[in-house]
Amino acid sequence: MAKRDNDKKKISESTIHRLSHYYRALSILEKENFETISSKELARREKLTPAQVRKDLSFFGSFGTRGLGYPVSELKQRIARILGINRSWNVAMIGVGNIGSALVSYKEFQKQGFAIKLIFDNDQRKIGSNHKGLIVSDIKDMARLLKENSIEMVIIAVPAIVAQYMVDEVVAAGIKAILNFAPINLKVPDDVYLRTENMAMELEYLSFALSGHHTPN
Amino acid sequence: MAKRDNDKKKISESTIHRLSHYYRALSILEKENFETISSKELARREKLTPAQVRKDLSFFGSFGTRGLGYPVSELKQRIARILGINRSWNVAMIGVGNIGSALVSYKEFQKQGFAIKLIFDNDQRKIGSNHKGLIVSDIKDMARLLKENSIEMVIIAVPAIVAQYMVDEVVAAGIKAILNFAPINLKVPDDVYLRTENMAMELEYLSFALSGHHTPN
DNA sequence: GAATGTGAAGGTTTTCACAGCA
DNA sequence: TGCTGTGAAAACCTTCACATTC
Repeated sequence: MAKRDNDKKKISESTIHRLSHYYRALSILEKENFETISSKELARREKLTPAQVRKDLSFFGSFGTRGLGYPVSELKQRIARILGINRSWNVAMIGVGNIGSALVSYKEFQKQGFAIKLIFDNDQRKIGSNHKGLIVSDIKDMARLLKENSIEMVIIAVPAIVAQYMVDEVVAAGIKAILNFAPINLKVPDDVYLRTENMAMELEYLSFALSGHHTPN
Repeated sequence: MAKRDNDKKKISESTIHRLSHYYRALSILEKENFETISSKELARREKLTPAQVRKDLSFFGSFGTRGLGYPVSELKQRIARILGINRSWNVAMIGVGNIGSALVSYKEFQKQGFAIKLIFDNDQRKIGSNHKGLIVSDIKDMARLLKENSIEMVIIAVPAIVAQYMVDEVVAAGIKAILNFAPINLKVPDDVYLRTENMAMELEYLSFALSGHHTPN
């Protein structure tokens, strides 16, 4: 069976992230009652070039009108459909420590249609307790509960040491998309999408920037 | 006065992020008592190519021995110096909501030398309260306290609506590095380093990936 | 023999520049 | 006239391949 990576033309990660930015900018423009927006103005607001904006959008179709610009509401809807956020997603949180419980109350998730429906932990003292209206479930019931609740995405917020074990369980339960906050490289099969967010790394980037010069030798 | 962007050769953001990864891999290798490591093995562990590893390192000097590889502990120290994490940094947290207080207890920050020394909020009910051994200070005293405590980096974890105001205060107090968790585009002067972490965007990337096909039209 | 360090090649992303349309 | 959509050029990043060194 030959590999087919072709035919589905590859869109770069940067383009997708910029679409998220455009979406946010368009939401604001909509509230400000703009009917249309030029690539120039959209670029200015997101600190990009107009050509970048037009090129990004052109990968998905031609949404604008020459001489006029893009229709704000329609473009917003189109981008929502491209990103898959024109619907809501059932999400489960694994781990109710600091980060996990903070994220359960993170407004931006709900706002963008990511609904946290289940939370898990392996700490007996936490299981059964109430977190923002959700009861903490036992990891042992994960496979069943994920299926029963049609969970499609999982957020991992457990200590690094147990993260791989949790991911294995999640993958075994058929989940194909994982957002990981544990500071460790997780292994998942090829057909599972995994993103790892490492907040310390962002501080390291700042630390590098502040530290300045790096002449070899 | 002419602009001098040259002479300091530009290192790409990806290279810096990979250095953070190498640093973590080397910490593990050190614990496993490896004395040397080849670019091939380091690459395997970080899912990169050996050439990528060698090229990244070559921007900063030549740290390896032909035929042998890189000395684990020394390379780790060298990378620490490059990233500026061979020292500790005084950090202030602005905002003690969900995210803010979770990050104050985030072990990975301490471990990497980012010491949160001050926390601020503008909520009178929070000011004066104790969070993990730190007293919440009033935003009004920020400029003075940041200076008195030699704070060099600031983490913004306030609602989007007040984030720009907070950043303006922080910048006015002379801070040159900011990590922002508010889901908004902040404006800072050119000489201030700003990184924005948007966790909903990472879920949007997963949502895009799960949603599959995107043929134009 | 083994593995680095690095120019050159190859690939990807961004920017340019302009034809084409409202 | 104003602004999109897009090939082509430029810039940037990754991989190759090999001379070099231990």
